[in-house]
Amino acid sequence: MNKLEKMNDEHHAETFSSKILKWFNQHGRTHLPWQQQITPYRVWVSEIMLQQTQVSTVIPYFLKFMSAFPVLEALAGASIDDVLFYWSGLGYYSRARNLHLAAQKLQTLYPNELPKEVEQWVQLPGIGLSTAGAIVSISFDLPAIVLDGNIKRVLIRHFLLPGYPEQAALKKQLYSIAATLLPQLNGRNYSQAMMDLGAMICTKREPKCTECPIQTNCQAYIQHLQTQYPMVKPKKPIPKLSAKWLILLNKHHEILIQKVIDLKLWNQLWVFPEWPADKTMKDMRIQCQVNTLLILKKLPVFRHHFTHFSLDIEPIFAFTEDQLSKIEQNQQWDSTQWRWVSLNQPIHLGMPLPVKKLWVQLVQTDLSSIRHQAIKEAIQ
DNA sequence: AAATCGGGGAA
DNA sequence: TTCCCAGATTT
Repeated sequence: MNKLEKMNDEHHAETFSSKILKWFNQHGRTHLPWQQQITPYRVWVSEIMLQQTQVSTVIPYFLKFMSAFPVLEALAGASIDDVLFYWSGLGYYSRARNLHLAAQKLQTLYPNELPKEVEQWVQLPGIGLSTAGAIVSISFDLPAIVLDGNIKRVLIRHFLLPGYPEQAALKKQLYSIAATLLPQLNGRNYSQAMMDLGAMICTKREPKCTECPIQTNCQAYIQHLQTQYPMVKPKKPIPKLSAKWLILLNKHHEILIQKVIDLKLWNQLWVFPEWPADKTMKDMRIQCQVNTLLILKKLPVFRHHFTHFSLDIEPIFAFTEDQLSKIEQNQQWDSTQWRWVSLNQPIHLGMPLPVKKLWVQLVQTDLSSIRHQAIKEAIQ
């Protein structure tokens, strides 16, 4: 840096953060739902929803969630079934369970006003360092470090940092760099600006470097390596699994659903009884605690994709002649785990998306005609 | 350090 | 199809 540049640097102070903030004032997003009526509660909920989930997906969920639980007290006082109902289809359901739990903790620990320290927020379930930084900076307009996927990409390219973003060493390096860049003022806009820059300009594919406010200092751009960074970790092939789902209809035109308990996937959500390949029909009958079980129709197999595996689902439509009372007399019966639900009235319970979709399909189907048809065929 | 958790949307 | 997105938690 020559003398003139140094003088210019000192007097006009075109720092990293000032360029970012200036860009944000002209191009940043300011009309997202959680950017209106900013409160720590609303910011917190939005940040949890936005973990691993794109903005456009989150918006309708955020609006409905806020209508149902407008303030912390409403969320803390709600049932987990109710919370999961509003989360249904959004995925990563542990986020909703942690959100609910954290709401209750917050109410106890901070009855008057929510905390302003990152250290206090990270102690709550579901809140890591980055999310805590986002909550504090955006809620209170304080300086706090956010390091989401977007910001990591901006910094990795800008400083041409080698390694995978998942690696602890790189993460540590990123926090250190982020701390030196963090301005003492405009914490809210700076956090938002960095995220917007990553989402709108410094995109994964085809970054719009010519529109970037920090283009001239970006090492990746200077060396034409912007598409090579961040480095991509090699991925493993995903396994394919299959399962059968039992859609059991009773005499009262109700369907049997089961609450998933103590499983890693879809814990506490309501699903159709699942039938693993190694189980017999008798096992299924026992599992569902019914004496009679008549298979009416096998519905077409459909595939559901997860990040780490795919699942082929074969829905089996069946009928039981058991009286409802008989089933409920069973000592094993637990109404918190099993429920007969009428197809006609919408259920206020959490269901994962493939269950939700199948449910909608069933509502539109004339089940009794299928039942009569199947019985007729059986007789012939 | 690696695995795990869901679903949407872009290309 | 494949990849990845405002990550955190468990193993």
